[in-house]
Amino acid sequence: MKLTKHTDYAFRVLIYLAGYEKDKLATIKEVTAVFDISRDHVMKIVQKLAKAGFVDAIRGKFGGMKLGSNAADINLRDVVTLMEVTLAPVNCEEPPCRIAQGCVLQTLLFEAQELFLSHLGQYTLSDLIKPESETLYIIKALGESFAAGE
Amino acid sequence: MKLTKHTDYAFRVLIYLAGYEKDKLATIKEVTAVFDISRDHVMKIVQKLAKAGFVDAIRGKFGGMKLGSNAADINLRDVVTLMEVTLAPVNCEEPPCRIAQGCVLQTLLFEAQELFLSHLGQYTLSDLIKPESETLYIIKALGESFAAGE
DNA sequence: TCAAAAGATGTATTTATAATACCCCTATTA
DNA sequence: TAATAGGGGTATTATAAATACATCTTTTGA
Ligand code: SF4
Ligand code: SF4
Repeated sequence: MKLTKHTDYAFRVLIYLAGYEKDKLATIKEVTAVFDISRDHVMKIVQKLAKAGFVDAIRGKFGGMKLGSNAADINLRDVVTLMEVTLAPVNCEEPPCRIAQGCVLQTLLFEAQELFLSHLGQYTLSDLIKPESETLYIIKALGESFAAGE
Repeated sequence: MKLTKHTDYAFRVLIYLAGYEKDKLATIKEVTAVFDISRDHVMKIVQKLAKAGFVDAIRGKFGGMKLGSNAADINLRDVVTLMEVTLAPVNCEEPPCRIAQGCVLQTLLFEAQELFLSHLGQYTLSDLIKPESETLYIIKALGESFAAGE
């Protein structure tokens, strides 16, 4: 009953990018350094985010990445849906459940899951990174100390 | 993002017991046969349920088990809470997240989780096994065919 | 034109944890 | 006292997540 690290790593990356000035590019190297996650790992996550359009990845020298759309248009539910492999709270088929037919529990679990997701669906990336928020402040500091450390 | 099989197996056992006449005992063997789960596995789950008081396990010849209280008093949220090892939707400490301080996402995820759990908290075992329900009918049939097959 | 910087991608390995199995114990009662 | 039924520790296996490795292509400026 928890999200995978991939999902949360995706959020970390997105939050970081959301803290950037629009159109300024961050590199994989930077995200890797700032969050202390391996390059390969970050790559996988960024690629998934890029394919879904949440980030724009620009190849080549002086390439990098930025948000694929406005932070206000990146819905948190969509990010979870993209990153999580399994969203069903229970698998009634394997092994097959003898009481699956008409099982009320099944209905309740899916309702509960929907409440979880729809709560996230009420927010976007921009809600995580409001001006004057602590997170925004921290991100800017992390970015600066990376730039300085180069 | 899903419950463990243990949790659902616990529900299967509880639902089965709830379908029994009050004070009639079911055996591990019966549950094992009906749901096609190994004895050892069922044992582990029943023991956990017994320790929490959700079922009464009676040892010795002609022993068995029954619900530890009225079906209407067994809250679904409590069952999930008991069986799930990890309920936190995200672990911000391992590996430590650099933006954990003041992270809004963290708050939102825990709120979402609470919505999930509190939805289940509105129901009890008796809601899963209403008179004339399909589930109750199926359970009785399973019990009878087990009794006949002995 | 080619070297450096940056992302792309497929595959393999490792690790964590859930799931299952094994073994022997204790309690109860005809 | 034998048969039946649950108790509980430990070991193994399976599955999926997490991570690592290797090798690519793209872009650009010296
Ligand atoms: S008890 Fe209900 S929810 Fe659980 S596996 Fe069976 S059908 Fe699905
Ligand atoms: S981004 Fe927020 S929710 Fe995710 S690990 Fe960091 S603090 Fe926790």
